[in-house]
Amino acid sequence: MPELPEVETIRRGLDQNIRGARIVRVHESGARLRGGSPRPLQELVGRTVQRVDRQAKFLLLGLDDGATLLLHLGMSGKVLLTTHDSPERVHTHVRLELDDGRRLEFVDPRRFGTVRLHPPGGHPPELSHYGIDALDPALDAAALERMLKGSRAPLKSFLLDQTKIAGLGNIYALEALWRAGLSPRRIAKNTPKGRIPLLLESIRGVLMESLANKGTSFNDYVDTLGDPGTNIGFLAVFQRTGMPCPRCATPVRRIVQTGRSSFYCPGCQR
DNA sequence: ATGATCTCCTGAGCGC
DNA sequence: TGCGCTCAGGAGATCA
Repeated sequence: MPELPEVETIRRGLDQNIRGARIVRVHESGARLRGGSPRPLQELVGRTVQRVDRQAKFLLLGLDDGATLLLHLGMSGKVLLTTHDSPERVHTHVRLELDDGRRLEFVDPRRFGTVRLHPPGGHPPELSHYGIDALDPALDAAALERMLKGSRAPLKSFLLDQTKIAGLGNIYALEALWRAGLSPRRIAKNTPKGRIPLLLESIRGVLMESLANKGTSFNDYVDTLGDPGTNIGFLAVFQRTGMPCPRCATPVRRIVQTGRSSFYCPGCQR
């Protein structure tokens, strides 16, 4: 589900709403989440959330003892702020009860997500191999060119590779390529040098605009307070097979690349 | 070392 | 109504 704009929208909601809250109880469903946690989640009891950060598609809750609660939403994860009398949800796997009666629920039907408590000191190791954040100002055209030069993968796969640029997923990788007029099938190293600044601008553009719209909701993405994002109406190609390209009216085509759908305009993406 | 493929899960939507 | 199939915002492990 969630790519950078959705995760950042959730981060902002959490940072506004749970900073300073103390965790008084932790309830776990017992269902296994990906990878487990280095420390038992019960150690969260008594901790206060000091701040909420984001790196790539991870949420990092900084706690008052220096520990970090790392959340990844996978394909179907949600983080919901609910009240003590909210109805039980089938797929709530972790529920943090806060000192003011509210609850923070990690809901994830497919269980591709992660909830990991990392002890104080050091950086969560799963983040160490991630590349530069797509919105990091240090990512400039020269840096992007260097990375593209080193890759024989199709541009679509290149943009999904979190070890290079972190934060893009299927939606925004494809929307950025449409905006830049580049085919998802083009080999990364063959991207014309002159188009690289446009590609970077396109990546930033789709992410920033979606962020302004609080993310893209299909069936089930909602932010912390349960509100869907409104970016779906701004998508040019994603899940729009057969519909006219907004730029040249050629019907959008769907292909499969490394097992996942790609949508693009064969008329104006080269 | 890079890139493609498989895998982990549940649920929605579709054709029959 | 139900069955079987395909597909879904991700990414770690494995294999060539």
